[in-house]
Amino acid sequence: MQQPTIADVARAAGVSVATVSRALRGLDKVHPETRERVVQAAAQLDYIASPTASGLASGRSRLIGIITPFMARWFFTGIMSAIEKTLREHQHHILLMDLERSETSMSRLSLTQGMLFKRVDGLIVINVELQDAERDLVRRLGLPVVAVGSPFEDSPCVGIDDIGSAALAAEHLLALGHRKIAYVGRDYPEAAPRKTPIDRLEGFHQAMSRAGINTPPTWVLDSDWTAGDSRASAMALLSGPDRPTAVLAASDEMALGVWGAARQLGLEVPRDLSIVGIDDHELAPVFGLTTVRQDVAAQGVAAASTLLALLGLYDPSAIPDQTFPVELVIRGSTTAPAKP
Amino acid sequence: MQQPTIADVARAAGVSVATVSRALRGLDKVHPETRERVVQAAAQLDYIASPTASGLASGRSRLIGIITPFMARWFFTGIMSAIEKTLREHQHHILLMDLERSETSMSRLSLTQGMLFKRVDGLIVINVELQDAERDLVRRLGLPVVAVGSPFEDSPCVGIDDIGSAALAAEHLLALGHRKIAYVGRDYPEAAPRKTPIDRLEGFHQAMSRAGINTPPTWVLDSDWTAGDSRASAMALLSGPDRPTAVLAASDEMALGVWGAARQLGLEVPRDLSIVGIDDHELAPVFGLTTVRQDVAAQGVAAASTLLALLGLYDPSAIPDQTFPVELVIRGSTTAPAKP
DNA sequence: CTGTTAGCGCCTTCAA
DNA sequence: TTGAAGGCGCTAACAG
Repeated sequence: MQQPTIADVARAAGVSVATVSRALRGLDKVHPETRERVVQAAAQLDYIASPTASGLASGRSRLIGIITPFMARWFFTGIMSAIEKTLREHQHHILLMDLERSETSMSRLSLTQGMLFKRVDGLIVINVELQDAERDLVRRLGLPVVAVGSPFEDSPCVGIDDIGSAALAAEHLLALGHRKIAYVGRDYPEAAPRKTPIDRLEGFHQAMSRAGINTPPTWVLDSDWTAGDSRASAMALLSGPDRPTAVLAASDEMALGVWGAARQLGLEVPRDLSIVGIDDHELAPVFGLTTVRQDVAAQGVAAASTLLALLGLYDPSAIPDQTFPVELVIRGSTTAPAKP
Repeated sequence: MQQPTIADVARAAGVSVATVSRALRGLDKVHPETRERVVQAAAQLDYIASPTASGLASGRSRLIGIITPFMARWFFTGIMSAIEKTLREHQHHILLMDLERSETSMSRLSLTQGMLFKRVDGLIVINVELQDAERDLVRRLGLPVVAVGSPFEDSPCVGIDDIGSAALAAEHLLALGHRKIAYVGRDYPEAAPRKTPIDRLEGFHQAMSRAGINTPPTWVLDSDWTAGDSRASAMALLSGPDRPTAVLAASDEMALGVWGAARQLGLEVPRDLSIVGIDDHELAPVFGLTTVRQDVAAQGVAAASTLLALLGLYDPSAIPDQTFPVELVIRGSTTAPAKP
């Protein structure tokens, strides 16, 4: 059977197509009784407006592009899920654009006009710094943008205080009496600059210098933010002669990587090494990892709501805060350093 | 500046809009010289066909719906990333539909006509069993479907041999000499039935009964397949008087949950407890978890290619196999049981 | 409050 | 091989 069109509904309800369109979209200037009749008819016919047709006529696709450098990360999947649910409540859908390039993890794909033009109504940019050409493109297309983690021009940006988070973690270790603290999570020099890695390292440095401690450069480890890579870096660090008594990892995934290295070297956590992460990954409580918790779902809801507001579909006064609090969660992976 | 339309290109190339349309879509029956002229003109104008307009006219949205019960799982993000890249190479995009309902993890949202009608050209259904109403809807809409993990009617289905994978893991433990083996990963009775959990449990049972071993029902643990939940179940199991010497978890995430429980109880892996998982999660090598590896990216490519073939956009003879091999990866988390 | 009437930008017969 | 013209189904003025 053929799907019904707006004309079928109009006929069934005894009104014009324009009235059907207004009634179904909840516009005012429709008599309640008329609206009721239209809604009934539409329901009975199982009518749904064609998204392509209304998209062409209205110029809105009801699609939001999500830009991310790679999707297989804890932070991304969590925020994505929240964004998707929030947008769907407002009849919007998500177009995923994973900029990861499989061959070389350092470079990434570019946004193209073909991906965006007339295809999405807005963009949520997660943890990527857009290149010049991409910025121009987005500006030329006039797309509203909400940034997450890394700011985009003067678009609204949701995230946490990365500097403060890392400082909080460092201060926890310092308070326990650690002085020999290493850091894992500086981006590789070849990688595109991202605000989160930069800020967290900065927070670490700030806390350390406030405590009057000078961290040797060899104790700041580069990582691509995967568990496997940080494990490799940590292996080198921990098997050396002069070991730190504690490691601050810029993410829980990296923290677990360090933990794996310690384990392989026969070091026991926290007896021989304290480890603290940032995020509160689902495996953090499982292994008793001390961490700085952030609420990813809340950030997703905020990002989505803000974008809807930019599109004029959401009450701007109801937009939640853009900077989210974090919280130190002390579990078993940190303790005072052994007395020498 | 206004974006150029097909008419602008036609004017610039000195041909009709129909010819531009044909030339740009690579249809035959266009003189190579003409095509060249059109392509030049389009490039110079930075012309991109409006997806909504061509969608309305052609009836194809170039959008593929991805249905999943929840997206924050290792398997899902991995396959998703591969699907997205494969589809994008063919100018198709992904519409994510996460059926997870936050309040109660047991029930899930339903697919609705509003989500699908005229919005997607096809569906990739990942690890969900569709309900009757949803099946009817999909059939009525005439959407081609590719299933992953759990079959959908007689649509193509990609996946691994779940029975064989679990049996492989069990046989590894049996070969090491274990007799007291517990299993984690049976779905909760309230959950919608899913093929993967059922088959893996079946594989475990088959291997055990082939070895002539009778597993007590209390050694088969229910789990929602998260690390946290399986850790809780494992805590109860491992703190009891009669402990198994080994645990087979139906996924690596659950295996790590069991590991966390063991750790908390002061049991050492593998000395006091052998643990084997299935998947080869990114943390498996980090912790030295023995597991049965599956190639998730390959499955994603296969699912996407198969769907493109169903849409007539891909050479059917180039479709990869649908059942993927698995491989036992022995690391340090399994060893022979301690002699009593 | 409701109906009429142009488009929105492209695809696709049908003729030439 | 190319062009002309009629939709695709809906929205948005503009009238009434």
